[in-house]
Amino acid sequence: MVRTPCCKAELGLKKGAWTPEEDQKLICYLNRHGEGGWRTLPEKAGLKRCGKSCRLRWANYLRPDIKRGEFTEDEERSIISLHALHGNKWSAIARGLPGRTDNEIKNYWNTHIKKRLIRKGVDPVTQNSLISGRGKSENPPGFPQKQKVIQTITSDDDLDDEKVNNNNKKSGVSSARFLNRVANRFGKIINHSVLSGIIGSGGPLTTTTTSTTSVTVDSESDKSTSSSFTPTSNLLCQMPVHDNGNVTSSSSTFSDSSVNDPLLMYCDNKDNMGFSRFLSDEDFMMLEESSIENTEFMKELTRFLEEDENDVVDEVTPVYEYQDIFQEIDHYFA
DNA sequence: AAACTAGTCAACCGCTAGTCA
DNA sequence: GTGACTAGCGGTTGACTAGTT
Repeated sequence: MVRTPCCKAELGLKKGAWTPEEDQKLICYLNRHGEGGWRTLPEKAGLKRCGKSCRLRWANYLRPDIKRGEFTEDEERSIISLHALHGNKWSAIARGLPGRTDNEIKNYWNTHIKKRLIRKGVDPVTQNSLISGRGKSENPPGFPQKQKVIQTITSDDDLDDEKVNNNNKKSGVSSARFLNRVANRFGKIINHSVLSGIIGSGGPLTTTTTSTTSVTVDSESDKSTSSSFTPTSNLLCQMPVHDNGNVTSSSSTFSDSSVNDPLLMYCDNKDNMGFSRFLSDEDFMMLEESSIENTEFMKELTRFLEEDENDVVDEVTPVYEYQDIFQEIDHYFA
């Protein structure tokens, strides 16, 4: 197939920075006729630009819904989380940050975040530790350094490396880490309501002062699922309390106040049982109906929680005392 | 004050996927 | 099925600015 050039090779097509007059022409035309027809637009709008250039100018700078100015801390955290999930899929990342363009995010990543990663000893491409021996042993198969990186970078930026490292060690199975792991591991395949439900239930774990709110489960399809679905937390909250009806929290990992948390109870269980064991048939059917991947999700989550269970924790704080930390995450899904 | 360097970011380029005749 | 065309994406470039020597 012979590809025709994007722009006619005629002389006179302008390149480089746009003038206010050109911007005005483009805005006027698009306000009147709407987007589309980029190839013929320049001629109709009286611009000596190629259509591609017009589209880019509009998409990146002239669109009325574009947010300008510096990135907020939350936006930065979102970028990092989404980048961990999508890699250099800037458009996908941009979808998670309303008002920001892929180009802007890409630039911000390359000029700010990437440098910070390197400064903190993290490979910006693989997001593995650049410091030998720091990455491998800490991460279970299929769950690489990335998640820790997210936490490291999204923690207080001014923390020195030592402090950051200490936090990583200390936080152990923090709530944010747990959520990061779950979100990034399953974000692509599960009904976001499921995750929100888990978030809503508080999760099994602990949190620290430097925890992030950056967990961002993505993809439009994830958001499109039914509102009638009962979140996992609700289902779990309805489930019977352990086999013998006694709820105990024998593990030193969890605080006493954790006993009412279904996921915690699950984690506390040493029998390696799956999630389905905690659900009534009806509830489980609801789960299955709500997401095609739910069964697989539950298996994975089961395995996942087992991994977390093996982690060492120095400090314990009941998760549901930090509900507000997760509200933003839920808000993201709203 | 001039030259140089580094950082930033708007814009461009090349490519691909999707659509339609 | 094929080819032309369009829109969009990600990587790269280069102009501009600020800081340093």
